[in-house]
Amino acid sequence: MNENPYSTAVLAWYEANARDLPWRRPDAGPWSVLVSEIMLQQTPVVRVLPAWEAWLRRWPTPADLAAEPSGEAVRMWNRLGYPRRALNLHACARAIVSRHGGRVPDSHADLLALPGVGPYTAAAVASFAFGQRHAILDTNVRRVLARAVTGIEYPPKAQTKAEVRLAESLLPAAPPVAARWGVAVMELGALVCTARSPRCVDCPIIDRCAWHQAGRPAHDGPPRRGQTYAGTDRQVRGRLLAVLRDSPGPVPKSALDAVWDEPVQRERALDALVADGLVDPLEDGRYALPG
DNA sequence: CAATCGTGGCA
DNA sequence: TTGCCAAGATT
Repeated sequence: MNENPYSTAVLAWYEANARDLPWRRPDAGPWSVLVSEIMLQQTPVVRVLPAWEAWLRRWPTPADLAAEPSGEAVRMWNRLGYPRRALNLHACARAIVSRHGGRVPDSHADLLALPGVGPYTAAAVASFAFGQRHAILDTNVRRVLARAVTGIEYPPKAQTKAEVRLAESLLPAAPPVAARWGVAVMELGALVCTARSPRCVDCPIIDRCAWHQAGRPAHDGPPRRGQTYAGTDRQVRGRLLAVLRDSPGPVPKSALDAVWDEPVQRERALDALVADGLVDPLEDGRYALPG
């Protein structure tokens, strides 16, 4: 058994404590898993749950979504945030139909080639939907490994090759076990080994945690990034797109101008939305979600 | 490589 | 009230 020092305890903990998330159920197919993974990028589970249900009820297969204009995906995305993910998912659906016969591909390379699918998401779909053996390295896993193995409170801001190597070195040998290990560590990070106020008393590997054994030393080095939002282009983009989402059809430019008084920033944000394909400027001067 | 890209909840 | 954080990807 090529397991790691944590796997037995973490896997047992997962069996007893895993949340019953719909995309983890046995009847959740690869498309359901892919949709969940895109939605979960930088977005909390509680906010994804209703969006995922509605999305899959409307578009049960990639072909269903591929048949729609991309603007419908953007509208359906509602306020999940990072709306280019809606565009990515729509482009995924069309690529899956055109390149893979309508079925979500099972190879990591093919998944990675889909729009909006990076190293984490490709590994997650290959592992969770197809039971393959891939290192899962998301923000939860990075934090758990930083603490348990490296003995520091937080991982570095940018993911390092050392972290990838570490995650790979811990992979159980059997693919189904490796896949279970991946979700299990993620779940541990999400429920117990949290960013703030970790619940070490409930941790199954507290006796093997380097950070805990060192007395839980505080993070040293520069404070982590200030992700300011108010007054940024992102806020302006959000307001502009909200107007289009909440309108059944095209809107006059005056409706967009009303959401932000600084004209230079407003135009810059609108131009960026058009460049991103999230907004369609019509011939008559009005604006709409993309067809 | 570091900046950019939404939104909402919570300590 | 406000800073921090949430299953990252792209350029």
